[in-house]
Amino acid sequence: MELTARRRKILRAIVEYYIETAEPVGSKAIGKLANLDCSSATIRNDMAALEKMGYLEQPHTSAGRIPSPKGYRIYVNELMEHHKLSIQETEKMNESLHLKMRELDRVIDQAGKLVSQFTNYPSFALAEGKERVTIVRYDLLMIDQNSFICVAMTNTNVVKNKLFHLPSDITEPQLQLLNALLNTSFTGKPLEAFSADLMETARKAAGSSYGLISLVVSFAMDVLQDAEHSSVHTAGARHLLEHPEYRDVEKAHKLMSYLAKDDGLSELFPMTGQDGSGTRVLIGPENVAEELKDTSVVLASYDIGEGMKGVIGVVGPTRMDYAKITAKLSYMADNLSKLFGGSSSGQLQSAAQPKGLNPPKDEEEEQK
Amino acid sequence: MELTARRRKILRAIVEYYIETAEPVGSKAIGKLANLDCSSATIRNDMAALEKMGYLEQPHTSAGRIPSPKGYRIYVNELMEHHKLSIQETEKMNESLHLKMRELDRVIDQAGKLVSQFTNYPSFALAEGKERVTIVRYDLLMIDQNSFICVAMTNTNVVKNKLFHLPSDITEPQLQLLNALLNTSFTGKPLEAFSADLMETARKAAGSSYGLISLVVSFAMDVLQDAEHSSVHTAGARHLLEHPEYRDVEKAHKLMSYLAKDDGLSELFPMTGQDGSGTRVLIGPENVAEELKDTSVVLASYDIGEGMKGVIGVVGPTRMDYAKITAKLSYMADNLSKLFGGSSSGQLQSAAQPKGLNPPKDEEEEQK
DNA sequence: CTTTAGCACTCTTGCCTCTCAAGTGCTAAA
DNA sequence: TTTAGCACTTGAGAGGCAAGAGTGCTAAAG
Repeated sequence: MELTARRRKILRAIVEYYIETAEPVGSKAIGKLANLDCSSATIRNDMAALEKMGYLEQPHTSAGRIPSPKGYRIYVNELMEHHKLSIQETEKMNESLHLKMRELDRVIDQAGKLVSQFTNYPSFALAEGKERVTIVRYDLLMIDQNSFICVAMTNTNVVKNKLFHLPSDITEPQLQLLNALLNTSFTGKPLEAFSADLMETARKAAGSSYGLISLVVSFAMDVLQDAEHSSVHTAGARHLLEHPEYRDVEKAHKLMSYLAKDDGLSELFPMTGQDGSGTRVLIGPENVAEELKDTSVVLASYDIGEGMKGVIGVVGPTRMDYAKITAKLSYMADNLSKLFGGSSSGQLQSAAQPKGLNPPKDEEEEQK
Repeated sequence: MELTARRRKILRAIVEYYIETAEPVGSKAIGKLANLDCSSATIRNDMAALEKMGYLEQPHTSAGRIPSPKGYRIYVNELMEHHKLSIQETEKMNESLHLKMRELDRVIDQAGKLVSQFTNYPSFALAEGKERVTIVRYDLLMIDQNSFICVAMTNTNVVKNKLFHLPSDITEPQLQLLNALLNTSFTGKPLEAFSADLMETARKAAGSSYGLISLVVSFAMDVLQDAEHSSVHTAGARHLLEHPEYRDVEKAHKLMSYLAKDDGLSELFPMTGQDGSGTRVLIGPENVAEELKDTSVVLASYDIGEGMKGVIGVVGPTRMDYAKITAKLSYMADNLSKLFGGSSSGQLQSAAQPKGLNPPKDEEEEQK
């Protein structure tokens, strides 16, 4: 009962045929597909063996065989020929990947949408920081007597701003005092350090504008919270309906609802494990979540730099074209890593990217 | 052949029963539901009359009747009792509506998600400006020798920023010159006015930092374009699957794909017509888009202020609980109008809102 | 003129049965 | 070890049948 070369060939043919057609495949069909010089009876024997070994399943007697999760696993690990993206494919992706605005959240969201569009599966995308985010700098800009803008920049080079309208008048010196105070007392501290004590001493130091400071600090806290909260973006759930395993509306709806929950998902893929930008495949029961036990997840991680990492992936039936999907995902992940400038340059910004600046860094601009 | 009081009562009962059960309703059932003191035969006669008048349809002989689009129309216009939201309902919505960050785009997106969640229908939300957006002010903040932040504020009080990294060093005086130049030459102008000529003269005036200016201006142009481009946010397409009219996967998928296209939609609802914050109902064939001919759209518009308006709505089968949906939508639209401070105060901002500031203006804070 | 009771008619739905085709497992021979 | 042959299993699909729901029509009653 061993995995001979012919059996591997048969298994691979079954997986690939089933991926393509979604229909159980019989012994006769295999003979032709895999260019095997043997009769269907021989193949039947091998198929029976493969089933005994756990690589194949029978939906019912007298239907053909379909791959089991274990069968998909060995296919992904050993039998699968890695797909090379065609020029057209990469060109298409690059075209869409050209993003004007590069605010972290929007880029991730957009990347997820693209992945979904190019794979025809629902996608998810998220980013997560390893370190605590802090604010490194504040600037207050006076607009008129009762409004000003606060600009805050984090250690991850994200810049946020907010316009304040006040009921009472303020003066330039007041703002400057406030600005100095913020930059001395409220920089380099993670969210937890924004204690009541700190606020109290700051309030005293602020003198006449003690009311203002709490406004600005609460903005700062929002910025920190927003930056740390890694939200999961999902897109393209509708693509599920294109696959025959989701003919059943109930089933499709359940999975879609699970994906829409958008908590949970973030815990599912601990970004531990291989730090490299490899792809990972989770087949059916390999998933922890009960809701995903009969679906597969393919994901790739990418490097954002500034102590942050991201994950992007797709969800679908176990019958997935793993070869193509992994190729597309890893291409997308690589491009995201490049887009964010790897860990070196900190290009991450909260608004537009200049067109044509820094030619040596902006490689992805040229691929367009 | 006229619409007697009893017939109206029957029609209303049919619509409401059908909305609830999604099943054709027969003459006997109506008798009980509508408290009519007459036999099923009488009702049958009236139903036949209502069908002849075009208010009802028969899926096939010997099934009950269902409302036609025309039937829904008269129901919405004349027969429907307007739904009052319960305290629990409003409380629930208010709870979720409490938004920390109030960047226009995010608020709209979030509002759409809430609407979908509270109505169980797919939702869409968009904002659109009446006037051209211009930038009223620039601020350049120096970070170090080769990076600075540009902050730009539009006439709609939206503030955007961007961090620039440069290959070469800059000095404070250079930045100040640039800043002044931007504020004199590139403010108050809509996107089209950013001509090559303008750039050329600005470049000359910029002297040594002529390279920088094009970077910043291209950022400004992105901001303007971004602000003018009214994107449609859709959410909760999966809810379609909860309704029996979308048992058919094909049908559901078609509509979902249409919604995901997210162009088209914006043109469908010309924000002309009633400017008030009323709700509108488009029933089946009343929709212009071919894809929506057998679905209904309910929408409400709200006022963003600063010359901008927004629309929020849901899409679903013609069998919709119009009473509840319109109530929920108009409540949401009202709250959005309030949130944005109506046309009076220009609270619209690109980041956090102070908690507890300006008590007289921030009414919605107290409803929480 | 309007309402009601009665009845024949229509049409869908669910269920049962039957047949067909596909594919298997097993056995015996090459 | 491979192959040919054959009996067996099973799901999918077609057809038929009965039940149930609802209608339209007619004739009588208010």
